[in-house]
Amino acid sequence: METKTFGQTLKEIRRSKGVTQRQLAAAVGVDFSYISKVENDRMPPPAADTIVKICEKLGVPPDELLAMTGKMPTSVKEAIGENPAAQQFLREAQTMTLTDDEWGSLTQQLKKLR
Amino acid sequence: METKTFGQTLKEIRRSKGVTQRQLAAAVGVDFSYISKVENDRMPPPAADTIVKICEKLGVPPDELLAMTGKMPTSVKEAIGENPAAQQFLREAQTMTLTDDEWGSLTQQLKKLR
DNA sequence: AGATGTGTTGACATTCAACTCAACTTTATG
DNA sequence: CATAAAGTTGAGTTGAATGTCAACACATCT
Repeated sequence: METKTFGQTLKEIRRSKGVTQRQLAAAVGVDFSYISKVENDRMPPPAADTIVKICEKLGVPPDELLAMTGKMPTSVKEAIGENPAAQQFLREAQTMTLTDDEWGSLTQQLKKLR
Repeated sequence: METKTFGQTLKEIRRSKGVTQRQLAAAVGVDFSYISKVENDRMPPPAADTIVKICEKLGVPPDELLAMTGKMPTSVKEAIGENPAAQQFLREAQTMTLTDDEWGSLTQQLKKLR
């Protein structure tokens, strides 16, 4: 399974939306040359918060691009950082090295809570 | 509830174990003056991985000190970063702003898995 | 008092992520 | 072709995190 790079994926999405690098960069608040480099994988993916802004401008959910980077938005990191119970949960989860299915099962439990 | 600072807490633990700043610093691999500054809250708490090493030397679980900083060890961050299912879970959890009890309940579910 | 172990302080250093800026090249358009 | 819009490249910048180093002070032991 030849996985596409972050840059390739971003470039495809951007083009499919008919947005130029300069337009995207302006909306996000970065230099357009930076977008170019990211799209050609000359630089690592942007900060998570920048990815979120990019996806807002492009009108797509940020999940796919975020998942490719292994980064979490500031909002999520803060929510965890402020909550020892959440930290505890994560440390336990890490020592158990859960499978994808197990994470999925937990996400189900999550939805049952509300 | 007058919460103790990170520095105060560390200093107490270290003294209770009869370890000097220099001994601790040497075991952890930092300069002893850095320990001093952290203990007196002249500097922010160390990196999560350094906190873990400190706790290893002092023979205490890192949970309390880590919880005070809102930081996660590299091992945990990596485990999450490499697992889109885990990321998905966390983004969902964040939008729900779970209570401590709810996190606790999830930690229970976690243990049921094995 | 002198030496030795311990702790404190101020200034400075290092590393890295996440970019910016200026110059250039390529592509599309009239 | 001429012009402009779009994209690429190399070098440099900025800020935050995480410390180091040298100098000094204090306490204790002999």
